[in-house]
Amino acid sequence: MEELEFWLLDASYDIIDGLPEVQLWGVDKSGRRVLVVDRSFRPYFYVVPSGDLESVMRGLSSALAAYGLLSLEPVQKKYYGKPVNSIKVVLRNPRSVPEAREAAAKVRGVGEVLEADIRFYMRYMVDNDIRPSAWHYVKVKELPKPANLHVDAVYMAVERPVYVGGPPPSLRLYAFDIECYNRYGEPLPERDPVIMISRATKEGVETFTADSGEASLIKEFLEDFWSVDPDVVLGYNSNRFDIPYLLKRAHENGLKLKLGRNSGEPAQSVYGHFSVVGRANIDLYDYASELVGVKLKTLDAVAEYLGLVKRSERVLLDASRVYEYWDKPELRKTLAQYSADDARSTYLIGETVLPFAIQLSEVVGLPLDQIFAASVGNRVEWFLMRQAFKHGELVPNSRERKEETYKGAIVLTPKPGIHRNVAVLDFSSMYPNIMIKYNISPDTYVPPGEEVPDEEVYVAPEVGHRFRRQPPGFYRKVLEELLRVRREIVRKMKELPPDSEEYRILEERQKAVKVVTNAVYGYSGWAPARWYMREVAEATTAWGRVLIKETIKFAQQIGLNVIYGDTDSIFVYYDPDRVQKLIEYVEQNLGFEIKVDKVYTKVFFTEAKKRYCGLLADGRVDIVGLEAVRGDWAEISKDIQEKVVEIVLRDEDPWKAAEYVRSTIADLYSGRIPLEKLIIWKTLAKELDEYEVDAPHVQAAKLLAKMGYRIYKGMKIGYIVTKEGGGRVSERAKPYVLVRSPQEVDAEYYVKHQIVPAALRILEYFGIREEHITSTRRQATLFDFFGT
DNA sequence: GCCTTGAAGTTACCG
DNA sequence: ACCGGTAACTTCAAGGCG
Repeated sequence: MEELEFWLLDASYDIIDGLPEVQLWGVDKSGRRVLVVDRSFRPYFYVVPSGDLESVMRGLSSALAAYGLLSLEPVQKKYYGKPVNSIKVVLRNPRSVPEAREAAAKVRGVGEVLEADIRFYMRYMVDNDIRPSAWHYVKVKELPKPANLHVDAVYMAVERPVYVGGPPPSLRLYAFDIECYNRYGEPLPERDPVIMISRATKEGVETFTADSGEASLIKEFLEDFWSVDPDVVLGYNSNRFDIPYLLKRAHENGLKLKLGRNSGEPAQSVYGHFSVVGRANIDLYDYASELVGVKLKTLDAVAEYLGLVKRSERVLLDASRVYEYWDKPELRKTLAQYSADDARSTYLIGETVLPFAIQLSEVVGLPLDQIFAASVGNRVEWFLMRQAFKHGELVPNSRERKEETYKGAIVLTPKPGIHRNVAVLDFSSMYPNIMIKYNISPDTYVPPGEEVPDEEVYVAPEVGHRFRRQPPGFYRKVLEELLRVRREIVRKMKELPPDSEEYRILEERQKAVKVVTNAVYGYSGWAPARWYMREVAEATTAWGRVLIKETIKFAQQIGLNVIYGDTDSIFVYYDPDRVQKLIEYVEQNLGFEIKVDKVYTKVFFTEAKKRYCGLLADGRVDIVGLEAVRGDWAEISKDIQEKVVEIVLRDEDPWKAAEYVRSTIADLYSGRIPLEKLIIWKTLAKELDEYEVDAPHVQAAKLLAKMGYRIYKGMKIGYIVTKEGGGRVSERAKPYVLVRSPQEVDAEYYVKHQIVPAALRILEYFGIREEHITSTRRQATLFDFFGT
């Protein structure tokens, strides 16, 4: 018997002689890649009887005999906080769980079948507090290594592994990107070969080409892949494109795309991702889709945004013309460099983001390869499921529900104009703290019919929902734990030098804990959630509204002028003494923490809510909600608005800004604005045929579809409004790739509907009107005057 | 038949 | 595929006017 410490990279299971074997793939302390198997765990689910326990046991016993029933064990659990006698149904094989679940549900006296939809390796990890992306200690016996398993050693767990924590080991990263022949439009894997594959590792970038045929390219790639034997496989849009494409092409060439440490191919798995057994396959596009700072999430834009690869320092080419670069021998080198740059960017993004992914994976409990692929709701849910297990709570089933709406937060109407020296006060974790304070939870909710003494419940304002004060509800326990853990991490960080490895890990960890904490309220009002309850979400926002109103009331009482507020923040003139008084009042009388989040030396509002701009104490310009920070306005309008904001805030000279707008409009009319700055990007939020109105981007997408492009939901459509086509904007909207010259552009549209609105959004307040920025240039006017 | 107006459809933001 | 609140665009049909 030996002792082993390993860092869990991936989990899977297999059936050996009709019995399941959990497989934990990892890295040990000496950097060996290891597999720890555990054959001692069996799949199970719970039955909650509505009738007599004994007779349900008998019924289950006969109904499940055919499904490899191993045991029926009465167990005490809690369901929505109430003790229930339930039956743990243990089976031989995870694959029979779905059928056994159906059979169990039909047994007379069975109320509910619970936790029958939890994947076997997840069940194993939850029950044993084994966490992905974390170190574990385990007593093992070494096993002979089967030929198909590519690890340094295989061990049989003698006991269950124990979570121990610690910094992650050094992992081998392998980023890759493929290029496909696309002479006939979108490359089709049935038709078009892969022509290049680039990969980037710590060692550098390499590009393989199909000069000697596609089969040899794929073989070369496989050989390289195995020579690196990576722990983390990185791609950009790889789950939707590169991997399925490569798989298909490998098969067309009679090859197997053996990438897994179990010699298996990538397999379609949960949340639309491909799993590569024994490794973490991460599609960084999933991460990028959550990056709010980048609007158009191309690989090069994301790499630049993260400060990794400047677009000016890499090869960029029109992806639809990849085939030309392949067909023309003199251009192949450029294509190779493009491909290499993509792989390198992917590698660098992966390297940058991995520390956060690792922490989120450990905190939430989802394997590293699933953590970005899973939605926010699913991440919260997996965290909750682990917590439920710890508290002996049964996990409610997911089910379809109709969506119910409810009232949300309050947004104040701002006081228009430039305000000086303004402090923004924010409630710290407002919703989590409300849920904790009033014990808001599905298991503490008291439905209208139920009689409970008034002093035993909290009653939500406006909506009247009641929640028991005691015992602590599930959400309260979970949120208190999350807040406690985060405080603890932040406390530890303060004792460390900010440039230390440990500090950086903790920084990522506190971020991970924070995102989970902040998502719990939203989760509670998400109809598909297992722990959904409209009343919970509704009561939370109701208390939030009262809280912010009371805060505003007191602020005004002590003479603090409230300029604006949204949900959990208020903007006031920064009078430090009064602000301090307000902070103390909120803490002592309302029981919540409020902090000065930022201070604007100047902040500008129009009448509109959720849109403003300001100058921060450090000199930075902050733009919130306005066109300049939106992804669906042409770059030209955003640039102009940004400039206008800067001039108005820094120089306080709106007429100077107006002059700037006027000169840029002149540039547009004379064709001096590059076409890229005129592209308007909009997401196709539905399938093309589901649209009721032909909006400009829908029309543009239809044109693309006609040309043979694959159009899909979620796609960003970039269009330019041209002169030719008809009266409606949509009739003149052309996919940007079809617009070749500034002559085609409808400059008037851009002036009237893009530049003027964006500029006037700010300038109108100062008395500047459309004619002031669109009239002919001053020189021309003077010329006209003297010339006639 | 043309123009105005407001509702509906649509997207992306804020916190 | 976490929530509701919000602004702002374009389309589209109804209504007013002549």
